[in-house]
Amino acid sequence: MSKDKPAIEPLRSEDFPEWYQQVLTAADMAENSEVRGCMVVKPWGYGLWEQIQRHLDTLFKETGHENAYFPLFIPLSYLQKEADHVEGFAKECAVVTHHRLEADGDGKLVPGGPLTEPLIVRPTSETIIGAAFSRWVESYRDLPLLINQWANVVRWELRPRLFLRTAEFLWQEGHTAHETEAEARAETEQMLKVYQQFASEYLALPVLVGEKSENERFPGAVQTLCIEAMVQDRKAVQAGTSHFLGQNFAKASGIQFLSRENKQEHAYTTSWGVSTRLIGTLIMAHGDDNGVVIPPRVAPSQIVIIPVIPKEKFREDVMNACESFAAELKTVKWHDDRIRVKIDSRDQPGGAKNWHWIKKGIPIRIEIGPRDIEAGTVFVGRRDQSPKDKKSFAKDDFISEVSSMLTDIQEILYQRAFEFRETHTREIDSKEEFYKFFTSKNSSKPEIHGGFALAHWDGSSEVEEQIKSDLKVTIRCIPFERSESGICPFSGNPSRQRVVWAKSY
RNA sequence: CGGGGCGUAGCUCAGCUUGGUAGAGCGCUAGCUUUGGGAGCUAGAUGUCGCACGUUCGAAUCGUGUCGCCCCGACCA
Repeated sequence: MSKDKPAIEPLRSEDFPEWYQQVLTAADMAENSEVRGCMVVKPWGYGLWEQIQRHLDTLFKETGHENAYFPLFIPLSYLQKEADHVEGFAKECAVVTHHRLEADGDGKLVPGGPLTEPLIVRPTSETIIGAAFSRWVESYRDLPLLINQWANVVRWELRPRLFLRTAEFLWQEGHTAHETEAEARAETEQMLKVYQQFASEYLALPVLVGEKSENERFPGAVQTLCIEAMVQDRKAVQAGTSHFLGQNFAKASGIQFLSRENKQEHAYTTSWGVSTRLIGTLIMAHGDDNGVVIPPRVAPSQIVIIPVIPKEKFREDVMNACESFAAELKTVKWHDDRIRVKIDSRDQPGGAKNWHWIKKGIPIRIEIGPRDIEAGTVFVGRRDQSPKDKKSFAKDDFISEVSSMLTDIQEILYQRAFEFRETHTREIDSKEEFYKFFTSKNSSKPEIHGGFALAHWDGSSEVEEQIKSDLKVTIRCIPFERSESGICPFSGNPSRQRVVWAKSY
């Protein structure tokens, strides 16, 4: 086997979707289940989710939210209360119509006991949480109500993809109710900022922030804000959304309160969420031809120690040295957390273990063998560098440098993703150039092309829909940071600002 | 729901045209040798050939039906 052979076949540049599948398999993060569209999340993938959960949960609590839990099943009638909401979700709902199984004549089980009202499995919880809020809110003194739930939801997707779009997925959904429109809008913006901060500081993902166009808005929302990331095939991923729902859901669910003026009023509500899609985004943004690359702040383990045992007689000494070095590393703190260290004591050749952890994307690998013990050194490989770029450190030097090394890796990953996005973002002022930008040279097997186009737009859905049907390109967001005004290259009408166009997942 | 493709070992697949009783590589298990860049040798285990019916002395192979999966569209966090 050649020394420079990458671990993943095919390369990203050859077949990005297939590369993504192979990376997930190689990193042992998740697999498709026997139920179409559903995934089994394996420990390394779930460990990443746990880190995401833990940090986000802290950020939610710091901004005053509390966790609660609401039912998986929603009465069908609830979904019908908000007209746009039904239309948005009706086509992808799992419906429960019976409550038991009965044996038929052939010994097969068939559904029995039809329900008087069918239940849907939540695709999102606005309606059922709204019903709870309507009971909880009576006075302006009960507001604001700031609730989050960690849950699974089901959207019966026709084209699933591990982590990016699965029929069942894990997420958090924040739901809040407020006395005034201004307060609810401030909440919507605040949570978007939390997502932006989380994406950049923890996931090392630069994201664009802005507003969705009406076409792309959450069904039932007045305003949808979003964070959008670019991944390495230059497509956009909507990585998180925060919605200002106005009084739409309050009216649908009857969330009313007596105001300071002693009047019955409807509350203003918000909802906001991120999902296991963040994992898919992270993999597609940072992964390379050797597999997953996990930013240290969310890595389930940040360091793996690989014992090198050339002869059986060394085993005990090497294992002891690994244990004691691991213990020492675990006393080091980074970002208020103990460093997460794992020893790979499996009975396998060192080279195989090295590649195993490279594919999983662990930030730092440390080899310790008899020569290191004698010299008081450790042999260190970083996931942001080439697999063969390994360096020897005196043990104590490594201990004192490990924090800054983790910081360095975190920052380099962010910087690479940022530069990638910048390289593939372009201001475009003519229709012709725009169409060229988003058209691949080889239509039967499209090469990686396009990116983010910053172009003027007259604000009409006609233009949006034309471009969507021509190119499968949509407006990903209308940035908060406004550009100069100009002319829409598609209609010739005036445009208030440039918007971000891209193909998306 | 439209268009294309595929169901054979845990995985990737060959065998099917021309019917004769099940194969390869990888993985797995054991032993020995190995281990600082993805180990080698030897010996093993693993299958209702998606399912049903039919043709036949005989079906993975031929026919009919059926179920499932994948890809491309429409829908979408």
